[in-house]
Formats: sequence, structure tokens, C-alpha cells
Amino acid sequence: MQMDERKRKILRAIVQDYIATAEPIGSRTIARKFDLGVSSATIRNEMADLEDLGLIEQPHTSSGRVPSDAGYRYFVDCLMDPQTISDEQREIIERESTKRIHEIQEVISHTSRLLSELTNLTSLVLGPQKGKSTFGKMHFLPYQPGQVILVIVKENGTVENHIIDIGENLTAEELQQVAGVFNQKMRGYSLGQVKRSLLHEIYNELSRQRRLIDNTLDMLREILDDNEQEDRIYLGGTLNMLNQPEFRDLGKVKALFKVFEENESLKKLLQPYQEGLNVTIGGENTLKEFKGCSVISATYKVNGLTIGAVGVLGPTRMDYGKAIAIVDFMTRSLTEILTKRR
Amino acid sequence: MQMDERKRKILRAIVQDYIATAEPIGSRTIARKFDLGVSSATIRNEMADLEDLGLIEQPHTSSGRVPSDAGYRYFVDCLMDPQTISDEQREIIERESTKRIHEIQEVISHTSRLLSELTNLTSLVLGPQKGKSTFGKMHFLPYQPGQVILVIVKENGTVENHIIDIGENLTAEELQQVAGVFNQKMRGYSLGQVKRSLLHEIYNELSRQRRLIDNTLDMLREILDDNEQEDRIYLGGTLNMLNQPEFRDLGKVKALFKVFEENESLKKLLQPYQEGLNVTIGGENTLKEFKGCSVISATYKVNGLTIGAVGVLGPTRMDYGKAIAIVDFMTRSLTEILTKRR
DNA sequence: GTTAGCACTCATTAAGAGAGAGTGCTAACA
DNA sequence: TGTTAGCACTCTCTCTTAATGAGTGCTAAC
Repeated sequence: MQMDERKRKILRAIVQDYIATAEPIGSRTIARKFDLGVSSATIRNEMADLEDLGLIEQPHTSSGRVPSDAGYRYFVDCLMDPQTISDEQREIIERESTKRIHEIQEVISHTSRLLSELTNLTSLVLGPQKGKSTFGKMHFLPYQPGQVILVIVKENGTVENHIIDIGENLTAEELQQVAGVFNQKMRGYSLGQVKRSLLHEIYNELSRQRRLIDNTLDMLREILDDNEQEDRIYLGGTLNMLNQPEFRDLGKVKALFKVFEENESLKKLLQPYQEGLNVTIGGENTLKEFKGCSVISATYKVNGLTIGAVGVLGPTRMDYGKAIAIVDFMTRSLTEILTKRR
Repeated sequence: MQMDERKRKILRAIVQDYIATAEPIGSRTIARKFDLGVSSATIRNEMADLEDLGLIEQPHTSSGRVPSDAGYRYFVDCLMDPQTISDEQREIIERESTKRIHEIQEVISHTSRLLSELTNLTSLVLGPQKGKSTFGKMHFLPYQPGQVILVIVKENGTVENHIIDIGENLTAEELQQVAGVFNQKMRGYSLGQVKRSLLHEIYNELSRQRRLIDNTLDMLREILDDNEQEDRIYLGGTLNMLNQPEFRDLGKVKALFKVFEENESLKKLLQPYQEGLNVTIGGENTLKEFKGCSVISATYKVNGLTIGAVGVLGPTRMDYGKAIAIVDFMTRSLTEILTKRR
């Protein structure tokens, strides 16, 4: 059996109506709402075919039909009119992005909030991957007696600071000298590489200021460990999920919010992480908690290099056209901001 | 009518049972479960008295009784056995607090997590109040051409960094000189005071490096504005609320989580913010969303100075004894960590 | 003052009836 | 041969009704 033009029209009608109402839709209602020029009986026959093709399904005998995952997939791939974001939305994004924000973490959390507000979905933003970033520079600053602030600047623009014990009191010159050695050896290396080979070398060169070096190295190791594991995902608009009728069940809400607290699981959602825009529908998700959800994600770049991803999460019954348009625009905008910024 | 020993015993029984089961309890059940040496009819009479005293109430005619806010209050003030935390819990807290953590933000978020895990309630932690903290020192560090990193160290130990544009490229010496002026003028002033008087003075003294000064001052003003408004509250274990039978209703969950996103409202919960430990029960809360909740809060100190507060939030039907013991121990432990740390 | 007994109340649960939306199938029609 | 009208049937949802059970307040006896 093949898809013909009429089947496509009917499938589109079903998907659109279900996205709008969240109610299974029957042949009679389609005939009434959409002007397809055929009777409900004809539509009924076509719907039986669509069900055989696996594109729609019945929650139970004698109810209307709802799109299956495959149905949504067909809709997204073949039926959807490409949508652009509204002028109003574009304006909001542009107004927000001209704000003078320098810190990348702020840009990220900003993006996350904006995305969830515009889509009424839950937003996911994966910041610049620390593991992938290269070491830029470090500085020591005096803090308390016996302690210094270690500031680490990475080449992707992030700045971190940590306080470390040094035991003795070193002069500003001595600190600068130590930092100089680190900087000379490490600049431009990815933090992964730093970890593996250089720390030992540096250790040898600076054997005099034992305590400072020890603790700096400890801290670096810690940061590096962090970096490999923890690329925090920024979530926004998690409450929007509660407005979706598919989460009227408290058990589901609980399971969902539980997963929201697990960074690792969230990362998997943004995972299929190829260049450009991805749509993952329902069961295509690897996590069972998200079988009923879809994710629209896209990567963003700095200086031509892909460094992170943003996405929105919602029920499979989401407005794909609108969500895709917004995510797409958002990544472009983000790429632009971050590129200009450096 | 007066409270006598038997009434007290019965009230205690009602509170304890209701805390454990979340079900209204009737006279017969009390007679069966608790060995008070009198029949259910007698208990029934006493319960009528307790209701007249406003200490217990009936959800509806012919159901068991539940404690009223006043009942919990009486229980907390007069009936509760002072409880200490279990050895196991003490050990967990002590083990966690010996971890070498230097940054205060980390200590705070750590505390928050620990607190919610130990109590199975939602934890609230208010970090050192920025507005109250005094300026310690600032540093400029080179970043990109035309930009520097501004590192601000406050005397309460927090470290912040911000990137600012300077337009021209200044040498390390020049930067240091500018920072020197700021440091000399501002050290020891509360950030509130800095805002009001000193910025102008500094501006005059440093009129040469216009761009750098302008942007630093802008940034400082921004930080100061932030400081007055935003003392972020750390929340932990918000999901624990979902396990409480009083939040089986999705509407309530929505309202609750909405408030969780509003920092200002949360602050009000920790507000009655006198020295030491406070118990706020049900309607004593000012926010209507929390009429059914109680808050146990306590302040913590650094060097004898009260700088923040921690608390737990749960349904009025919570285990007050346990919660109070844990919050109390936690603030002591926190005070100790933070004092040692400096 | 305490207790047993009893009529009464109210929430909760289960079962049954009816309505409504929708289906699949058959037969008639263009 | 594709389209349509008609009809019996299915399943959910809602409303009603009845039964159950935990609990109360009151009265009278101990």
C-alpha cells in the first residue's frame, strides 16, 4: 500500500488536530473540521489504511486515532510546512541578545530561559564542553594568609576560580613565577591532554614550592576530573511540562522530575549530537522516561567549531514546526553572540 | 477549660499518629494503638474538649481528628521530647564536612543537599548575604585584547569574576595601578556603602584611563544592584514534596513548584530570621501557598556574626523532633566549618 | 467520672445505566 | 471501482444508587 495525496492530507489533519487538542480524532470530526471533499466513510477507510501503515493508532477500539511515533516522523519529514519564527519572537530574541553579557555561563542560562518561554516547552542547553576546551592561562591572586585564589582561563572563554592552600606565604613574584611555568607548559593543550602528560613535568620543574605546587596540581586534577564528567545541562521551563495533559498523572511527573535531576540522563537527550538540527521522536529516545517525549536539538558553534547544543523537550504531541523554527533561530543567534564576543 | 495530663497524652498520640500515617485518627483507634488505660468513649469526650480548645479539628463530621496549627504549636512547644540526631546521621554530616571544600558556594549547596537527604524534606539554604558583606580586594587579569577579567574578593570569602571591556590595551602595571586605587579606597566598606559614596571619588582620581574605569564602575554598580536584590536561596530535595500525600493534587504541585522558582518568596520563608532556631507552623507562614507547610529554620554564623540561614520545608504534618535536631546540628556544623575555613 | 450502646453522618467504593463518539462492515450508488 | 449511507457494535465517561465502614455525639447505666 502506498501513501497518496489524500492519505497525506488526512494524516496531516490528524497530526495537526491532535497537536492542538490532545484528543483522539475520529473520521466524522475530520470530515467536519477539515474540508477534504469526501465523506466520513471514505476517511474511515483511509484511516484503516493509515493504521495498517503504522502511522496512526487507536488508544482502544472505538475511539478516535492518534498519530504514532512513525506518524509524527512522517509528518516532520514529509508533511510539515517549513515555518519561520514570528517577527515578535525574532524581536524578543534579538533584543535579549544585544544585552551586554560577557560571561558564557550567563549567556547559556539566558538562552535556556528564553527558549522555554518562547516555546512553552522545557529547554535543554549544553554549555561549552569543558573537556574539549583547551587551557588558556592561569593566575594566582593573594587571598588569606596561606591561601591563594587560582584563576583559570580557558580558551573557550570560561573563567573559573578556586581557592587553594599553599601552606607558606609566597611573595607575589614567586606566585607569578610559578604561574608562569604552568602557563608556558600548558597553554593550548586540551585539559584532557594536560592531565595525562604535563603535570608530572611541571612538578619536576617547580620542586621548590612544594606545597603550592602540590595543591595546585591537586586542584587541577580535580577540575580535570570534573571536566570529564560534568558538563552541566541547563534546564529551563520544567514547569511547562506540568501544563501538558500527558503529565496529568503524578507518577509520571515524579519520574520525569527525577530524571531532570540527573545530568547524565539529560545529556543523552542531546546526544544524537550531529552537526545541525535533530528531531528525536518518542520511542527514538533511548531513555524509557522519555518514550512519550520528543526532543528538538541543534548544535552551536564558536569560530566554526561545534562546542555545545541546545534543545527543547516536550510531549511527542508538540508543535514541531514552531519548535524547530525557534531552536534553529536560537542556535544561529547563539553562534553569532559567542563568535562576536571573543 | 484546662489542659490536663490526660489531654496532653491524647494530643500527643493524635499528633504522633497523624505524622506517621497522614490519616485522621479516631477515638477507637487511639484506644487500640495507645495504651492510655481508658475507653474510647472517654477519649471521645476528651477529644471534643481538645477540639473546643482549637488544638485538633475534623476534616468533616464523622471522620477522625487531625491536629490544627495550634495543635502542632502546642506539641512543639510543650509535648515534644527533645530529640538528638542519630549517630548514623551525625557520622554522615561529619564525614561530609571534613571534605576539603574551599568555596563557600560549594559548602552551601552541599549543605542543602545533605539536609534534604537526611530529613526527606525540602531544604532551604541562604548563603552569606552579599549585601551585608564588605569589599575586600579586586584584581585585574589580562584576558582578550581590549578585555580584562575583574576578580572581586569579598571579606566574607566569596570570589566573583566578571569580564569587562577596556577599549584600549593597558599594561599590567597600569592595570595594577588602577586596581590599587580601587582597593585603597574601598577595602572594608560594605558593598552598599561603596555604592553610595565612593565610586564618584574614585572616578575623579582615575580620570586618565577613562574606558577601563567607566566599565569597571558600570560592572561594580551592576554587581551592587545584584547584591541588594539577589541573595539566592539554595533549594534541595524539592522532589521530596511529591512524596507527601498532601501533594497528591497536581494543582498544588504546580503552585508549589512555581513558588520554588521565585527567590523572593523563598526568602520570606526563612525570614522570621531571628538568631537561633525558629519553627513556623502552617498558617503562621505569610505566603498562602505554604499555609499547609511548616518551616524549621536556624541561622549560622561566621566569627560570631550571623550571616545566613538554613531550613527545611515540609507539610505541617512533619516529624518536628527529627527535623529540629538535624537543622540544629547542621547549623552548628556549618558555623564550625565556615569559621575554621577562614 | 467512666463506659457501653445506639442512632446518625459522611467519605469511599463498587456496580449499573445511559449517553456519546467512533469503528467496521455491508450494500447501494455513480 | 471508488464513494457513500446505514447500522450494529464497542468502549469510555459520567451520573446515580447502594453498600460499607470508620467515626461521632448523646444518653443512660455503672
